[in-house]
Amino acid sequence: MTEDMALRVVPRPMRKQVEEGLRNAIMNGRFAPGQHLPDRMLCELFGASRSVVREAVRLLEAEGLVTTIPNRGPFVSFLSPAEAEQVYEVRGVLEALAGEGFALRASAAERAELRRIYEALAALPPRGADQAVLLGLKRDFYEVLMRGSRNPLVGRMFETIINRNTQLRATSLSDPGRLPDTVAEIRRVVEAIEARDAAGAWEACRAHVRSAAAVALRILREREQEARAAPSAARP
Amino acid sequence: MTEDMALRVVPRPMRKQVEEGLRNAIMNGRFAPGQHLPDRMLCELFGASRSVVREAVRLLEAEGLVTTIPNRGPFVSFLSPAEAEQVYEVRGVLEALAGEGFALRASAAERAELRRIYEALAALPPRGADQAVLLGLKRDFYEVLMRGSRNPLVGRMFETIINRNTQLRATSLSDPGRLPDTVAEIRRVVEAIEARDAAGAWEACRAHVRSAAAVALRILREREQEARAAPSAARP
DNA sequence: CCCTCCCGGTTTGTCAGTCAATCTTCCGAT
DNA sequence: ATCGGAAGATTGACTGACAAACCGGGAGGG
Repeated sequence: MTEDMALRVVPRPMRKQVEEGLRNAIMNGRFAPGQHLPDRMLCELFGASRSVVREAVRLLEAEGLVTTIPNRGPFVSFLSPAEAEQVYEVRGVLEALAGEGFALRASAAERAELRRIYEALAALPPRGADQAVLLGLKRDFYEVLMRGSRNPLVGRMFETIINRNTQLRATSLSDPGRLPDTVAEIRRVVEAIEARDAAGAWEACRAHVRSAAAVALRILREREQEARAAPSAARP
Repeated sequence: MTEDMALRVVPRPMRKQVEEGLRNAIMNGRFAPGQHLPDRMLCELFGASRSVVREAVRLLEAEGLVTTIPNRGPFVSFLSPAEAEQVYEVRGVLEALAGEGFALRASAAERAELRRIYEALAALPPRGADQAVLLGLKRDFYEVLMRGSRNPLVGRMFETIINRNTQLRATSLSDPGRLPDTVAEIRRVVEAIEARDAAGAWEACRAHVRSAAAVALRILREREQEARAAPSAARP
Protein backbone atom coordinates (compact mmCIF):
# COMPACT_ATOMS: atom_id res chain seq x y z
CA MET A 1 0.00 0.00 0.00
CA THR A 2 2.73 2.45 0.89
CA GLU A 3 5.11 1.05 -1.66
CA ASP A 4 5.48 4.03 -3.98
CA MET A 5 3.68 6.93 -2.38
CA ALA A 6 6.64 9.27 -2.67
CA LEU A 7 7.90 8.49 -6.13
CA ARG A 8 4.40 8.13 -7.46
CA VAL A 9 4.90 8.64 -11.12
CA VAL A 10 2.22 11.11 -12.00
CA PRO A 11 2.58 11.05 -15.75
CA ARG A 12 1.64 14.57 -16.77
CA PRO A 13 -1.27 14.22 -19.12
CA MET A 14 -0.34 14.57 -22.73
CA ARG A 15 -2.60 17.61 -22.92
CA LYS A 16 -0.52 19.43 -20.31
CA GLN A 17 2.65 18.67 -22.19
CA VAL A 18 1.32 20.02 -25.45
CA GLU A 19 -0.08 23.03 -23.64
CA GLU A 20 3.25 23.83 -22.03
CA GLY A 21 5.26 23.09 -25.11
CA LEU A 22 3.12 25.33 -27.24
CA ARG A 23 3.13 28.09 -24.66
CA ASN A 24 6.90 28.01 -24.43
CA ALA A 25 7.27 27.89 -28.18
CA ILE A 26 5.18 31.01 -28.52
CA MET A 27 6.79 32.86 -25.65
CA ASN A 28 10.38 32.34 -26.67
CA GLY A 29 9.65 33.30 -30.22
CA ARG A 30 9.83 29.89 -31.85
CA PHE A 31 6.43 30.79 -33.30
CA ALA A 32 6.21 34.38 -34.46
CA PRO A 33 3.20 36.60 -33.77
CA GLY A 34 0.67 36.31 -36.54
CA GLN A 35 1.85 32.88 -37.53
CA HIS A 36 -0.72 30.29 -38.46
CA LEU A 37 -0.78 27.10 -36.39
CA PRO A 38 -2.48 24.36 -38.42
CA ASP A 39 -3.35 21.50 -36.16
CA ARG A 40 -1.81 18.94 -38.45
CA MET A 41 1.52 20.65 -37.93
CA LEU A 42 1.07 20.74 -34.16
CA CYS A 43 0.12 17.07 -34.14
CA GLU A 44 3.35 16.12 -35.85
CA LEU A 45 5.43 18.52 -33.76
CA PHE A 46 4.20 17.14 -30.44
CA GLY A 47 3.33 13.65 -31.53
CA ALA A 48 -0.20 14.01 -30.22
CA SER A 49 -3.62 13.46 -31.67
CA ARG A 50 -5.84 16.22 -32.95
CA SER A 51 -8.20 16.13 -29.99
CA VAL A 52 -5.38 16.76 -27.55
CA VAL A 53 -3.88 19.51 -29.66
CA ARG A 54 -7.20 21.24 -30.04
CA GLU A 55 -7.88 21.19 -26.30
CA ALA A 56 -4.48 22.69 -25.62
CA VAL A 57 -5.05 25.39 -28.21
CA ARG A 58 -8.37 26.20 -26.60
CA LEU A 59 -6.65 26.81 -23.29
CA LEU A 60 -4.04 29.08 -24.79
CA GLU A 61 -6.83 30.89 -26.56
CA ALA A 62 -8.47 31.65 -23.22
CA GLU A 63 -5.12 32.94 -22.01
CA GLY A 64 -4.94 35.26 -24.99
CA LEU A 65 -1.76 33.80 -26.46
CA VAL A 66 -3.64 32.42 -29.43
CA THR A 67 -6.45 33.89 -31.49
CA THR A 68 -8.76 31.61 -33.43
CA ILE A 69 -10.41 32.88 -36.57
CA PRO A 70 -13.51 30.86 -37.46
CA ASN A 71 -12.86 28.36 -40.22
CA ARG A 72 -9.26 29.53 -40.46
CA GLY A 73 -7.85 28.10 -37.29
CA PRO A 74 -5.53 29.32 -34.57
CA PHE A 75 -2.93 32.09 -34.99
CA VAL A 76 -0.29 33.35 -32.59
CA SER A 77 -1.75 36.53 -31.13
CA PHE A 78 -0.42 39.79 -32.39
CA LEU A 79 0.24 42.46 -29.78
CA SER A 80 -0.29 45.94 -31.16
CA PRO A 81 1.22 48.89 -29.28
CA ALA A 82 -2.27 49.82 -28.10
CA GLU A 83 -2.83 46.34 -26.72
CA ALA A 84 0.61 46.34 -25.14
CA GLU A 85 -0.31 49.54 -23.37
CA GLN A 86 -3.44 47.89 -22.03
CA VAL A 87 -1.43 44.93 -20.85
CA TYR A 88 0.89 47.22 -18.95
CA GLU A 89 -1.99 49.09 -17.36
CA VAL A 90 -3.48 45.89 -16.03
CA ARG A 91 -0.13 44.52 -15.02
CA GLY A 92 0.46 47.71 -13.10
CA VAL A 93 -2.59 47.39 -10.91
CA LEU A 94 -2.08 43.67 -10.35
CA GLU A 95 1.50 44.21 -9.33
CA ALA A 96 0.50 47.10 -7.10
CA LEU A 97 -2.15 44.96 -5.48
CA ALA A 98 0.41 42.25 -4.85
CA GLY A 99 2.88 44.75 -3.40
CA GLU A 100 0.23 46.16 -1.12
CA GLY A 101 -0.78 42.69 0.03
CA PHE A 102 2.84 41.70 0.56
CA ALA A 103 3.47 44.71 2.77
CA LEU A 104 0.44 43.79 4.85
CA ARG A 105 0.59 40.02 5.00
CA ALA A 106 3.99 38.59 4.12
CA SER A 107 6.06 36.83 6.77
CA ALA A 108 9.38 38.19 7.98
CA ALA A 109 11.11 35.34 6.15
CA GLU A 110 9.46 36.36 2.91
CA ARG A 111 10.46 39.98 3.38
CA ALA A 112 14.04 38.84 3.90
CA GLU A 113 13.83 36.67 0.81
CA LEU A 114 12.67 39.64 -1.23
CA ARG A 115 15.56 41.74 0.03
CA ARG A 116 18.07 39.04 -0.86
CA ILE A 117 16.79 38.99 -4.42
CA TYR A 118 16.98 42.77 -4.54
CA GLU A 119 20.57 42.69 -3.31
CA ALA A 120 21.46 40.23 -6.05
CA LEU A 121 19.87 42.55 -8.60
CA ALA A 122 21.72 45.55 -7.24
CA ALA A 123 25.01 43.67 -7.39
CA LEU A 124 24.75 43.13 -11.13
CA PRO A 125 27.14 45.12 -13.31
CA PRO A 126 25.30 48.20 -14.59
CA ARG A 127 26.13 47.29 -18.17
CA GLY A 128 26.39 44.04 -20.00
CA ALA A 129 24.76 41.98 -17.29
CA ASP A 130 23.82 38.47 -18.31
CA GLN A 131 20.29 38.64 -19.68
CA ALA A 132 19.40 35.16 -18.46
CA VAL A 133 20.53 35.95 -14.91
CA LEU A 134 18.63 39.22 -14.92
CA LEU A 135 15.43 37.62 -16.17
CA GLY A 136 15.81 34.83 -13.64
CA LEU A 137 16.13 37.28 -10.77
CA LYS A 138 13.10 39.23 -11.89
CA ARG A 139 11.15 35.99 -12.14
CA ASP A 140 12.19 35.05 -8.62
CA PHE A 141 11.26 38.50 -7.38
CA TYR A 142 7.75 38.22 -8.73
CA GLU A 143 7.39 34.67 -7.53
CA VAL A 144 8.14 35.73 -3.97
CA LEU A 145 6.04 38.87 -4.27
CA MET A 146 3.00 36.92 -5.39
CA ARG A 147 3.47 34.19 -2.82
CA GLY A 148 3.79 36.66 0.03
CA SER A 149 0.78 38.68 -1.05
CA ARG A 150 -1.46 35.75 -0.02
CA ASN A 151 -3.63 36.21 -3.05
CA PRO A 152 -3.18 33.28 -5.43
CA LEU A 153 -5.74 34.71 -7.82
CA VAL A 154 -3.60 37.77 -8.41
CA GLY A 155 -0.63 35.49 -8.93
CA ARG A 156 -2.41 33.46 -11.58
CA MET A 157 -3.73 36.50 -13.41
CA PHE A 158 -0.35 38.15 -13.26
CA GLU A 159 1.27 35.13 -14.80
CA THR A 160 -1.11 34.91 -17.70
CA ILE A 161 -0.87 38.61 -18.35
CA ILE A 162 2.89 38.61 -18.24
CA ASN A 163 2.96 35.71 -20.66
CA ARG A 164 1.29 37.94 -23.17
CA ASN A 165 4.17 40.33 -23.30
CA THR A 166 7.21 38.20 -22.67
CA GLN A 167 8.61 39.12 -26.05
CA LEU A 168 8.32 42.76 -25.00
CA ARG A 169 9.80 42.33 -21.59
CA ALA A 170 13.12 41.42 -23.09
CA THR A 171 13.13 44.68 -25.01
CA SER A 172 12.37 46.83 -21.98
CA LEU A 173 15.17 45.18 -20.06
CA SER A 174 17.69 45.17 -22.83
CA ASP A 175 17.53 48.90 -23.18
CA PRO A 176 21.05 50.04 -22.33
CA GLY A 177 21.21 52.08 -19.18
CA ARG A 178 17.83 50.85 -17.97
CA LEU A 179 19.16 48.52 -15.30
CA PRO A 180 20.11 51.19 -12.71
CA ASP A 181 16.62 52.67 -13.02
CA THR A 182 15.07 49.26 -12.58
CA VAL A 183 17.17 48.62 -9.49
CA ALA A 184 16.24 51.99 -8.00
CA GLU A 185 12.54 51.35 -8.59
CA ILE A 186 12.71 47.95 -7.02
CA ARG A 187 14.62 49.34 -4.08
CA ARG A 188 11.69 51.62 -3.39
CA VAL A 189 9.36 48.64 -3.45
CA VAL A 190 11.52 46.69 -1.03
CA GLU A 191 11.96 49.63 1.30
CA ALA A 192 8.24 50.36 1.45
CA ILE A 193 7.58 46.71 2.15
CA GLU A 194 10.15 46.56 4.95
CA ALA A 195 8.52 49.63 6.47
CA ARG A 196 5.17 47.79 6.24
CA ASP A 197 3.99 50.78 4.25
CA ALA A 198 1.17 49.36 2.14
CA ALA A 199 0.34 52.56 0.31
CA GLY A 200 4.01 53.18 -0.40
CA ALA A 201 4.46 49.66 -1.74
CA TRP A 202 1.42 50.14 -3.94
CA GLU A 203 2.79 53.34 -5.40
CA ALA A 204 6.31 51.99 -5.84
CA CYS A 205 5.04 48.94 -7.73
CA ARG A 206 2.81 50.94 -9.98
CA ALA A 207 5.56 53.44 -10.69
CA HIS A 208 7.91 50.62 -11.59
CA VAL A 209 5.50 49.16 -14.13
CA ARG A 210 4.75 52.61 -15.49
CA SER A 211 8.38 53.30 -16.25
CA ALA A 212 8.93 49.83 -17.69
CA ALA A 213 5.90 50.44 -19.89
CA ALA A 214 7.22 53.79 -21.05
CA VAL A 215 10.50 52.25 -22.18
CA ALA A 216 8.92 49.24 -23.84
CA LEU A 217 6.28 51.28 -25.63
CA ARG A 218 8.82 53.73 -26.95
CA ILE A 219 10.84 50.89 -28.44
CA LEU A 220 7.72 49.22 -29.75
CA ARG A 221 6.54 52.37 -31.49
CA GLU A 222 9.94 52.90 -33.05
CA ARG A 223 9.80 49.41 -34.45
CA GLU A 224 6.33 50.07 -35.74
CA GLN A 225 7.66 53.10 -37.59
CA GLU A 226 10.44 51.08 -39.17
CA ALA A 227 8.05 48.33 -40.11
CA ARG A 228 5.73 50.82 -41.76
CA ALA A 229 8.66 52.26 -43.71
CA ALA A 230 9.82 48.83 -44.88
CA PRO A 231 7.00 46.33 -44.63
CA SER A 232 8.33 42.80 -44.76
CA ALA A 233 5.62 40.60 -43.32
CA ALA A 234 1.93 41.38 -43.42
CA ARG A 235 -0.40 40.57 -40.58
CA PRO A 236 -3.16 38.07 -41.08
CA MET B 1 -20.32 41.49 -53.58
CA THR B 2 -22.24 43.65 -51.13
CA GLU B 3 -25.33 41.50 -51.33
CA ASP B 4 -25.55 40.05 -47.83
CA MET B 5 -22.91 41.73 -45.77
CA ALA B 6 -25.33 42.75 -43.06
CA LEU B 7 -27.44 39.66 -42.58
CA ARG B 8 -24.55 37.34 -43.01
CA VAL B 9 -25.65 34.27 -41.13
CA VAL B 10 -22.60 33.26 -39.17
CA PRO B 11 -23.78 30.03 -37.61
CA ARG B 12 -22.05 30.05 -34.28
CA PRO B 13 -19.86 26.99 -34.05
CA MET B 14 -21.25 24.23 -31.92
CA ARG B 15 -18.34 24.66 -29.57
CA LYS B 16 -19.38 28.24 -28.78
CA GLN B 17 -22.92 27.17 -28.09
CA VAL B 18 -21.85 24.51 -25.65
CA GLU B 19 -19.41 26.91 -24.06
CA GLU B 20 -22.09 29.55 -23.55
CA GLY B 21 -24.74 27.10 -22.48
CA LEU B 22 -22.48 25.56 -19.89
CA ARG B 23 -21.33 28.94 -18.64
CA ASN B 24 -24.91 30.10 -18.23
CA ALA B 25 -25.94 26.87 -16.59
CA ILE B 26 -23.19 27.28 -14.03
CA MET B 27 -23.77 30.96 -13.43
CA ASN B 28 -27.48 30.84 -12.85
CA GLY B 29 -27.13 27.92 -10.52
CA ARG B 30 -28.47 25.16 -12.76
CA PHE B 31 -25.27 23.35 -11.84
CA ALA B 32 -24.33 23.74 -8.22
CA PRO B 33 -20.77 24.41 -7.05
CA GLY B 34 -18.95 21.18 -6.44
CA GLN B 35 -21.13 19.26 -8.84
CA HIS B 36 -19.51 16.71 -11.08
CA LEU B 37 -19.92 17.21 -14.83
CA PRO B 38 -19.34 13.86 -16.57
CA ASP B 39 -18.88 14.42 -20.25
CA ARG B 40 -21.46 11.84 -21.18
CA MET B 41 -24.06 13.92 -19.42
CA LEU B 42 -22.93 17.11 -21.14
CA CYS B 43 -22.96 15.37 -24.52
CA GLU B 44 -26.58 14.37 -24.08
CA LEU B 45 -27.57 17.72 -22.60
CA PHE B 46 -26.18 19.73 -25.50
CA GLY B 47 -26.44 17.13 -28.22
CA ALA B 48 -22.77 17.48 -29.06
CA SER B 49 -19.90 15.08 -29.41
CA ARG B 50 -17.33 14.47 -26.75
CA SER B 51 -14.58 16.39 -28.52
CA VAL B 52 -16.69 19.54 -28.63
CA VAL B 53 -17.75 19.21 -25.03
CA ARG B 54 -14.22 18.67 -23.88
CA GLU B 55 -12.95 21.73 -25.70
CA ALA B 56 -15.66 23.86 -24.15
CA VAL B 57 -14.88 22.51 -20.70
CA ARG B 58 -11.22 23.33 -21.25
CA LEU B 59 -12.11 26.94 -21.93
CA LEU B 60 -14.28 27.26 -18.85
CA GLU B 61 -11.48 25.68 -16.90
CA ALA B 62 -9.14 28.45 -18.00
CA GLU B 63 -11.76 30.96 -16.91
CA GLY B 64 -11.87 29.35 -13.50
CA LEU B 65 -15.51 28.33 -13.61
CA VAL B 66 -14.62 24.66 -13.76
CA THR B 67 -11.92 22.69 -11.98
CA THR B 68 -10.68 19.42 -13.43
CA ILE B 69 -9.33 16.74 -11.14
CA PRO B 70 -7.08 14.30 -13.01
CA ASN B 71 -8.83 11.05 -13.85
CA ARG B 72 -11.97 12.32 -12.16
CA GLY B 73 -13.11 14.90 -14.63
CA PRO B 74 -14.53 18.41 -14.43
CA PHE B 75 -16.34 19.86 -11.42
CA VAL B 76 -18.10 23.19 -10.98
CA SER B 77 -15.62 25.36 -9.09
CA PHE B 78 -16.25 25.97 -5.46
CA LEU B 79 -15.71 29.52 -4.23
CA SER B 80 -14.53 29.62 -0.65
CA PRO B 81 -14.90 32.85 1.32
CA ALA B 82 -11.15 33.37 1.04
CA GLU B 83 -11.29 33.01 -2.74
CA ALA B 84 -14.31 35.29 -2.90
CA GLU B 85 -12.32 37.91 -1.06
CA GLN B 86 -9.53 37.59 -3.62
CA VAL B 87 -12.03 37.93 -6.43
CA TYR B 88 -13.35 41.13 -4.92
CA GLU B 89 -9.86 42.54 -4.47
CA VAL B 90 -9.05 42.01 -8.12
CA ARG B 91 -12.43 43.20 -9.24
CA GLY B 92 -11.88 46.35 -7.23
CA VAL B 93 -8.70 47.34 -9.01
CA LEU B 94 -10.06 46.42 -12.44
CA GLU B 95 -13.17 48.47 -11.86
CA ALA B 96 -11.11 51.35 -10.53
CA LEU B 97 -8.87 51.20 -13.57
CA ALA B 98 -11.91 51.31 -15.81
CA GLY B 99 -13.40 54.23 -13.90
CA GLU B 100 -10.14 56.12 -14.14
CA GLY B 101 -9.89 55.44 -17.85
CA PHE B 102 -13.51 56.43 -18.39
CA ALA B 103 -12.98 59.77 -16.67
CA LEU B 104 -10.00 60.41 -18.90
CA ARG B 105 -11.09 59.03 -22.24
CA ALA B 106 -14.85 58.55 -22.54
CA SER B 107 -16.84 60.69 -24.96
CA ALA B 108 -19.47 63.17 -23.81
CA ALA B 109 -22.14 60.83 -25.17
CA GLU B 110 -20.82 57.99 -23.05
CA ARG B 111 -20.76 60.15 -19.95
CA ALA B 112 -24.39 61.06 -20.60
CA GLU B 113 -25.24 57.40 -21.11
CA LEU B 114 -23.70 56.55 -17.78
CA ARG B 115 -25.69 59.26 -16.06
CA ARG B 116 -28.93 58.03 -17.59
CA ILE B 117 -28.29 54.56 -16.21
CA TYR B 118 -27.52 56.05 -12.84
CA GLU B 119 -30.77 58.04 -12.88
CA ALA B 120 -32.69 54.86 -13.63
CA LEU B 121 -30.98 53.16 -10.69
CA ALA B 122 -31.75 56.07 -8.39
CA ALA B 123 -35.39 56.00 -9.44
CA LEU B 124 -35.88 52.43 -8.24
CA PRO B 125 -37.96 51.96 -5.11
CA PRO B 126 -35.64 51.64 -2.12
CA ARG B 127 -37.23 48.35 -1.14
CA GLY B 128 -38.60 45.47 -3.08
CA ALA B 129 -37.16 46.58 -6.41
CA ASP B 130 -37.33 43.98 -9.16
CA GLN B 131 -34.12 41.96 -8.95
CA ALA B 132 -33.99 41.37 -12.69
CA VAL B 133 -34.29 45.09 -13.46
CA LEU B 134 -31.66 45.94 -10.90
CA LEU B 135 -29.22 43.37 -12.23
CA GLY B 136 -29.89 44.52 -15.77
CA LEU B 137 -29.12 48.13 -14.91
CA LYS B 138 -25.90 47.16 -13.17
CA ARG B 139 -24.91 45.12 -16.18
CA ASP B 140 -25.59 48.07 -18.47
CA PHE B 141 -23.62 50.35 -16.18
CA TYR B 142 -20.57 48.14 -16.36
CA GLU B 143 -20.93 47.63 -20.07
CA VAL B 144 -20.82 51.38 -20.66
CA LEU B 145 -18.06 51.87 -18.12
CA MET B 146 -15.84 49.30 -19.79
CA ARG B 147 -16.58 50.53 -23.28
CA GLY B 148 -15.80 54.13 -22.37
CA SER B 149 -12.58 53.25 -20.59
CA ARG B 150 -11.06 52.37 -23.98
CA ASN B 151 -9.35 49.35 -22.56
CA PRO B 152 -10.90 46.17 -23.96
CA LEU B 153 -8.47 44.01 -22.02
CA VAL B 154 -9.81 45.32 -18.73
CA GLY B 155 -13.32 44.69 -20.00
CA ARG B 156 -12.57 41.07 -20.83
CA MET B 157 -10.82 40.38 -17.56
CA PHE B 158 -13.58 42.07 -15.64
CA GLU B 159 -16.15 39.89 -17.30
CA THR B 160 -14.39 36.64 -16.55
CA ILE B 161 -13.77 37.67 -12.98
CA ILE B 162 -17.33 38.75 -12.44
CA ASN B 163 -18.54 35.44 -13.85
CA ARG B 164 -16.77 33.74 -11.00
CA ASN B 165 -18.94 35.35 -8.39
CA THR B 166 -22.27 35.82 -10.05
CA GLN B 167 -23.93 33.61 -7.49
CA LEU B 168 -22.54 35.89 -4.82
CA ARG B 169 -23.50 39.11 -6.50
CA ALA B 170 -27.15 38.29 -6.09
CA THR B 171 -26.61 37.94 -2.36
CA SER B 172 -24.87 41.29 -1.98
CA LEU B 173 -27.65 43.02 -3.88
CA SER B 174 -30.51 41.24 -2.19
CA ASP B 175 -29.42 42.43 1.20
CA PRO B 176 -32.35 44.55 2.38
CA GLY B 177 -31.45 48.19 2.72
CA ARG B 178 -28.38 47.85 0.56
CA LEU B 179 -29.81 49.58 -2.51
CA PRO B 180 -29.62 53.18 -1.21
CA ASP B 181 -25.97 52.63 -0.34
CA THR B 182 -25.29 51.21 -3.77
CA VAL B 183 -26.97 54.18 -5.42
CA ALA B 184 -24.99 56.64 -3.31
CA GLU B 185 -21.72 54.90 -4.18
CA ILE B 186 -22.51 54.93 -7.85
CA ARG B 187 -23.51 58.55 -7.69
CA ARG B 188 -20.01 59.35 -6.46
CA VAL B 189 -18.57 57.46 -9.42
CA VAL B 190 -20.74 59.32 -11.89
CA GLU B 191 -20.04 62.69 -10.32
CA ALA B 192 -16.29 62.16 -10.34
CA ILE B 193 -16.49 61.11 -13.97
CA GLU B 194 -18.51 64.13 -14.97
CA ALA B 195 -15.94 66.33 -13.26
CA ARG B 196 -13.26 64.49 -15.29
CA ASP B 197 -11.67 63.68 -11.95
CA ALA B 198 -9.68 60.53 -12.69
CA ALA B 199 -8.35 60.05 -9.18
CA GLY B 200 -11.81 60.61 -7.73
CA ALA B 201 -13.36 58.11 -10.10
CA TRP B 202 -10.70 55.60 -9.16
CA GLU B 203 -11.40 55.98 -5.49
CA ALA B 204 -15.17 55.96 -5.90
CA CYS B 205 -15.05 52.73 -7.89
CA ARG B 206 -12.77 51.03 -5.47
CA ALA B 207 -14.84 52.14 -2.52
CA HIS B 208 -17.95 50.79 -4.18
CA VAL B 209 -16.45 47.35 -4.67
CA ARG B 210 -15.06 47.38 -1.18
CA SER B 211 -18.46 47.94 0.37
CA ALA B 212 -20.12 45.41 -1.91
CA ALA B 213 -17.44 42.95 -0.86
CA ALA B 214 -18.00 43.64 2.81
CA VAL B 215 -21.70 42.88 2.52
CA ALA B 216 -21.24 39.77 0.38
CA LEU B 217 -18.48 38.36 2.55
CA ARG B 218 -20.48 38.88 5.70
CA ILE B 219 -23.40 36.95 4.24
CA LEU B 220 -21.07 34.29 2.86
CA ARG B 221 -19.40 33.74 6.23
CA GLU B 222 -22.76 33.49 7.95
CA ARG B 223 -23.78 30.80 5.51
CA GLU B 224 -20.52 29.04 6.10
CA GLN B 225 -21.30 28.97 9.81
CA GLU B 226 -24.74 27.53 9.22
CA ALA B 227 -23.37 24.95 6.84
CA ARG B 228 -20.81 23.89 9.40
CA ALA B 229 -23.51 23.57 12.03
CA ALA B 230 -25.75 21.47 9.79
CA PRO B 231 -23.73 19.87 6.99
CA SER B 232 -26.03 18.70 4.25
CA ALA B 233 -23.83 18.32 1.20
CA ALA B 234 -20.16 17.49 1.33
CA ARG B 235 -17.70 19.00 -1.05
CA PRO B 236 -15.81 16.80 -3.47
C1' DC C 1 -3.36 43.31 -70.05
C1' DC C 2 -6.48 43.06 -66.16
C1' DC C 3 -10.51 41.37 -63.93
C1' DT C 4 -13.66 37.66 -62.74
C1' DC C 5 -15.16 33.16 -61.95
C1' DC C 6 -14.63 28.52 -61.10
C1' DC C 7 -12.22 24.37 -59.59
C1' DG C 8 -9.39 21.39 -56.92
C1' DG C 9 -6.53 20.80 -52.84
C1' DT C 10 -6.24 21.92 -48.03
C1' DT C 11 -7.85 22.87 -43.44
C1' DT C 12 -11.32 23.26 -40.10
C1' DG C 13 -15.26 21.64 -37.37
C1' DT C 14 -17.58 17.84 -35.96
C1' DC C 15 -18.83 13.15 -35.16
C1' DA C 16 -18.50 8.17 -33.91
C1' DG C 17 -16.05 4.32 -32.31
C1' DT C 18 -12.18 2.08 -29.87
C1' DC C 19 -9.11 1.07 -26.08
C1' DA C 20 -6.15 1.18 -21.97
C1' DA C 21 -5.81 3.15 -17.38
C1' DT C 22 -8.03 4.59 -13.38
C1' DC C 23 -11.55 5.51 -10.14
C1' DT C 24 -15.84 4.17 -7.41
C1' DT C 25 -18.70 0.97 -5.51
C1' DC C 26 -20.12 -2.85 -3.72
C1' DC C 27 -19.76 -7.57 -2.42
C1' DG C 28 -17.77 -11.30 -0.16
C1' DA C 29 -14.14 -13.43 2.77
C1' DT C 30 -11.73 -13.28 6.96
C1' DA D 1 -16.11 -4.77 11.30
C1' DT D 2 -12.39 -4.60 8.15
C1' DC D 3 -9.86 -5.81 4.31
C1' DG D 4 -9.39 -7.14 -0.45
C1' DG D 5 -10.86 -7.56 -4.85
C1' DA D 6 -14.10 -7.84 -8.93
C1' DA D 7 -17.48 -5.19 -11.74
C1' DG D 8 -18.90 -1.13 -13.76
C1' DA D 9 -18.27 3.57 -14.97
C1' DT D 10 -15.43 7.38 -16.45
C1' DT D 11 -11.50 9.64 -18.13
C1' DG D 12 -7.70 10.32 -21.36
C1' DA D 13 -6.20 9.49 -25.73
C1' DC D 14 -6.20 7.89 -30.59
C1' DT D 15 -8.09 7.03 -35.19
C1' DG D 16 -10.83 7.42 -39.27
C1' DA D 17 -14.21 9.80 -41.56
C1' DC D 18 -16.78 13.59 -43.84
C1' DA D 19 -19.20 18.02 -44.94
C1' DA D 20 -18.33 22.87 -45.13
C1' DA D 21 -15.30 26.66 -45.71
C1' DC D 22 -11.21 28.64 -47.36
C1' DC D 23 -7.05 29.41 -50.54
C1' DG D 24 -4.54 29.60 -54.71
C1' DG D 25 -4.25 29.28 -59.44
C1' DG D 26 -5.75 28.79 -63.96
C1' DA D 27 -9.51 29.48 -67.61
C1' DG D 28 -12.19 32.64 -69.69
C1' DG D 29 -14.09 37.22 -70.74
C1' DG D 30 -13.67 42.30 -71.20
